[in-house]
Amino acid sequence: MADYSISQLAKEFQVTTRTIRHYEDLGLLAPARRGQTRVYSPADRTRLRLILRGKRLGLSLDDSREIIDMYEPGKTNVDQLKKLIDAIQAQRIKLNQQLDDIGNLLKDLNQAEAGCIDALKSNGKS
Amino acid sequence: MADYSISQLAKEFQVTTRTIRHYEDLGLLAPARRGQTRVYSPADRTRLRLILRGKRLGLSLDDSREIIDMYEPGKTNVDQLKKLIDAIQAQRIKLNQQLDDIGNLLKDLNQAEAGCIDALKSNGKS
DNA sequence: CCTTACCTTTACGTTAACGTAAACTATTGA
DNA sequence: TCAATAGTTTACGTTAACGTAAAGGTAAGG
Repeated sequence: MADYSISQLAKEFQVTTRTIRHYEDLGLLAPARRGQTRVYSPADRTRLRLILRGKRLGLSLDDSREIIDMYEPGKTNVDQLKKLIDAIQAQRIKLNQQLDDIGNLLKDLNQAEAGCIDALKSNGKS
Repeated sequence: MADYSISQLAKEFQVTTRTIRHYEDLGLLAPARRGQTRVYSPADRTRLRLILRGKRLGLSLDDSREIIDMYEPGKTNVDQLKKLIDAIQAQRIKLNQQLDDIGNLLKDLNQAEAGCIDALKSNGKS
């Protein structure tokens, strides 16, 4: 029901099939097989989406795997849960730092753009 | 007046001197010299801050150089200015995408954390 | 004078995240 | 039947961003 081939996913997410297989090599994906051919479920597709989102945020693939694994229900050991909460905290700190950085960068870009536009206007009047 | 040595900057920004020299190799920094020794001005220090901020946002060093160069007043050619405005637009789009991603990731992390805490509570009651 | 602490350049090494090529299999439409 | 299309594994190549080691210059303190 609504499965995907590797090239379908590659096309949808604008990556190469090599990239998707690479994520599997690193243990981030584990699609089913029909014979030798990979078959991706909607859940696999979601994992890929999360991986790529992590990439856009500058996370390593290992980081992404850790985070994605947090969403799964295989973690019942108490110590592991505590460790996960710590990891989540750490991630949040890093992300809030990124939010700050982006805010500042956007401000800088606005200023730079304003400067450019002013320069263009003055130049146009000459 | 208020200049810095390479190791002072390295300590302040928690990077190695090798890293700072590397940025110079790539043309992101151009400190003065006293004899053979590098001397960093406050402006150089600011550039380094901007480079590292870019890094936290996942920009390549080349990207950072382009952005940082936008802030400088050496760009008077009209075509260059228009090109810069376009580059700023592109950056803004990418950054807004990152903002979106971070918002979603934070939401996910909150959920995952809540799940962990609940699991810990149930576990504690047993 | 000698060690310690910084500074320098040069250059090879390393890791992550794929790219790319080779060689092969399976399905499908003309 | 045969060529094109999409899949597979294996394995070496590549780029960015430094790490690390070698070999040496310089200034201060004991």
